[in-house]
Amino acid sequence: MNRKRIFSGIRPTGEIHLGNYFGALRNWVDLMHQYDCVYGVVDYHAITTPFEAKTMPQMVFNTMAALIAVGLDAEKCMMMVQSDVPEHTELAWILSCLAPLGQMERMTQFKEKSQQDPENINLGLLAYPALMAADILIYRADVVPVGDDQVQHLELTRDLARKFNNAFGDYFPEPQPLLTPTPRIMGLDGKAKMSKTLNNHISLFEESDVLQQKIMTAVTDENRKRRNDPGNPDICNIFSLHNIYSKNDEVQMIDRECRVAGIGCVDCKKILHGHLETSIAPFRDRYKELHEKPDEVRDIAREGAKRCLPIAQETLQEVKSRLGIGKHQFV
RNA sequence: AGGCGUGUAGCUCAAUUUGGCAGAGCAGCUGACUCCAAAUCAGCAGGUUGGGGGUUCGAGUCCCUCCACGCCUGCCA
Repeated sequence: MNRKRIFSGIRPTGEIHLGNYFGALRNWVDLMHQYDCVYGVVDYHAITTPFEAKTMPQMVFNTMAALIAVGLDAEKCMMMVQSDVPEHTELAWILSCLAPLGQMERMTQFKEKSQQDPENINLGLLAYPALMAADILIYRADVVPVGDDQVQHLELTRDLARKFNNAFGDYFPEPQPLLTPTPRIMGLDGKAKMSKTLNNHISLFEESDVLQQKIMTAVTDENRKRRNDPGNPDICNIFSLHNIYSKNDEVQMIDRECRVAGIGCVDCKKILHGHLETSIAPFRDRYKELHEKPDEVRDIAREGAKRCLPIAQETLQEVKSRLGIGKHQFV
């Protein structure tokens, strides 16, 4: 049986939080059973924005450890570090020569990041989507799981694949987006999406006491000022997490009781903390264990790269051949 | 490579005519009030003034040099 191939990547920036998990990693675990999956810790993407060389190895290690800790199995999928498979960047160069400047400049993520940090706009930031296209196409992936924010980048990938196929003969599959519904995880401040830079996140590997403290100080429904005031779960940060972590009947109970002031925010938060702790604990334990046995992580990354290399090399050789490039042209 | 400009707390910016105690707002942390949180109030902390050198009793401020970023003009491929 020939399974369809998936590629997906995660940037090694900071710690993995609940938003990352529900936005991507949880899907990755499910997809591993149905597809031939390649998952990358994309360090070359990480250097398009300011970074520190001295913390980079730890970032990459932590991210790889996180993938393993949440249940990705090296027997069932390939996990690798992007820079271990240099064919990614070589293909990225080729694809960037097919990418229209105007289209790259219209990428909303590029525009956003340029606006956020106008002093750090570099060519790599502009070329980022071309590298992402290379990540996908180097494995001739059929399917790419994407969130809303990556739809435009995947569209570019498809454009580039089509453009290549038209110019140099059919070769690349046009990767299909796999839009899996993901809950939008709000940050603890109740104002924006959970993110590390806003420091409103809960780590997927949070220590128990820190977890409790973060939940207890999280923003709730601002209008519920007193214990006897009725609350509105629809706009409550904590309730949105109950939707994910609590059983259906319990969610309904909390929804009902909050609205009539039958249950207080403290009780509500305690229940959530209990579920969250139970849910996170195995991830945290495994994550710690991997930090005590770093060789296990390194072996998996090494093995992943080893399995990815022949695929990537084959693609690149074929691509170069079609472009009329490469030393084999002379022999 | 040259010219011009910018660089001060996590962020936005102050700091009197070539010099005289580095400050404010926001963010952050702590406490009070709150079922928790928010809001409010009180408090705390936050700095190699991009780096190095020089002038001076004294440099964020003046001079030299290096670095980063921006704009402009070139040079080489």
